[in-house]
Amino acid sequence: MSKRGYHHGNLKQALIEAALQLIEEKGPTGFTLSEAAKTAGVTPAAVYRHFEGREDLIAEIALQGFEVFADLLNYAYDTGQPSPLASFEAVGRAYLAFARKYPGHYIAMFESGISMQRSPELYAVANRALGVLERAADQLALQIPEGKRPPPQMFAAHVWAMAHGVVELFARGTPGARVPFPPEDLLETGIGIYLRGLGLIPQDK
Amino acid sequence: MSKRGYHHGNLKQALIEAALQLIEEKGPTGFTLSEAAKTAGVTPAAVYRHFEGREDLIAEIALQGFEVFADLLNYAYDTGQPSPLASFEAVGRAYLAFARKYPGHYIAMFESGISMQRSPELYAVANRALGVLERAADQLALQIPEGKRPPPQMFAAHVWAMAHGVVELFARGTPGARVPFPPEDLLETGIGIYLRGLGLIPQDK
DNA sequence: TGTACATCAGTGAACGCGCGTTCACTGATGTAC
DNA sequence: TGTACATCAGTGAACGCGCGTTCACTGATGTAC
Repeated sequence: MSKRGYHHGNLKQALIEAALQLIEEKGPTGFTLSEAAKTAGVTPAAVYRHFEGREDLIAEIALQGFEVFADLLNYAYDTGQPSPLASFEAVGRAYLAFARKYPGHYIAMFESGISMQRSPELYAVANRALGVLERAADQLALQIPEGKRPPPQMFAAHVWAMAHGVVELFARGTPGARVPFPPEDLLETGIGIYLRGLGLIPQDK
Repeated sequence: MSKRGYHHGNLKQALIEAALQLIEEKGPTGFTLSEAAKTAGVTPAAVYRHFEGREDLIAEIALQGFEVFADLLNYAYDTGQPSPLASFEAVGRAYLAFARKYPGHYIAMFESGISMQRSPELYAVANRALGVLERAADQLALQIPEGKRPPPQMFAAHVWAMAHGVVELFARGTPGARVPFPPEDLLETGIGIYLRGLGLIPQDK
């Protein structure tokens, strides 16, 4: 734990945090290994004691991000149980909350172009996270009479798309800046209207 | 029009097309001015006869993209008139069609980090395009009884988010690859359910 | 408690590379007379 | 129709830069006896 001196003590995590900061500022391709090293107060070469290279650093960030993401979604899901609707809404809110609280991780996970097949660990944890979304959707879909029920995968895809779209367009600086609603409200109302369309929420109010 | 020889004849557009190709392959930050020049069969320095630099090239692509985008949305809107609902749905389909047909432009417009305030022309044409989306939403919102009507800007934001989310997650290679529905269907059904939630489409089928 | 030694986690110099950009230049084209 | 000349649209060499990565090295730490 000796902070000063030749040995950093906790460089791996320090590099991750430096990279996150840079990713948040400049996007996944804007960050450089050298700059991350510099931010962490260390020579670029030192990075190679802890990562195989630039890509590996990003993959590690994505991995950690998916782990937190999965936990958060899971917790939200449990919070809403046994009501499928409450679970579903909680998961949606948790999705946005994660993207807002961990923007660097979110970018590394979904915008860095990293392949989920890169490592078995990454693949597994990504599936664990997205699996929660699907589970919440599946369970809610069962409430719909069978004839009118959309395929659960499609259901989950809609929600994911809406959540991702809100994050990309309205939860960050640029393109949708002039829309005068907080992203939380946009997502909540959007999903609400969508669920009403499925007959999962009473039509009036 | 002399294609061979010292003078290219149509270098500006050739550079734009080379850049588009590279952007589609590697993303907006993956493309380089030098490589675009090489692809167009020209020295990097030649680029400066037509653009101020790298950023300016991207901005020009975004500009051209927004022009086509605006025209397509407008045309779709007119196609659906005088029915607000038909117009709205046509605009939604046109949105996705544009993203599919002009992926490089779409990326330059929405993912390159270019500022819409970069030039008055860009700002104007971007507003023209997104204005169609808003107009379609506004008009459709009028069909909803006033008490239950969401603010039109919110309405438009939902649709934009859903469309953008579908494009980002399912209309390109990566993250949502395993969802077995074509993006067109995802968007169409998603918007359909959403509109039903607003009471704009009859609840049964 | 002290010492020898292995291991760990950094340094710093160097590399080759491709980038964006500039500059003086030159070949090709268009125009005036 | 021919010639002189201005303008246009390229070239090619050069620049400084920061990048990712490698390498032999060395200071700090931990451990065995």
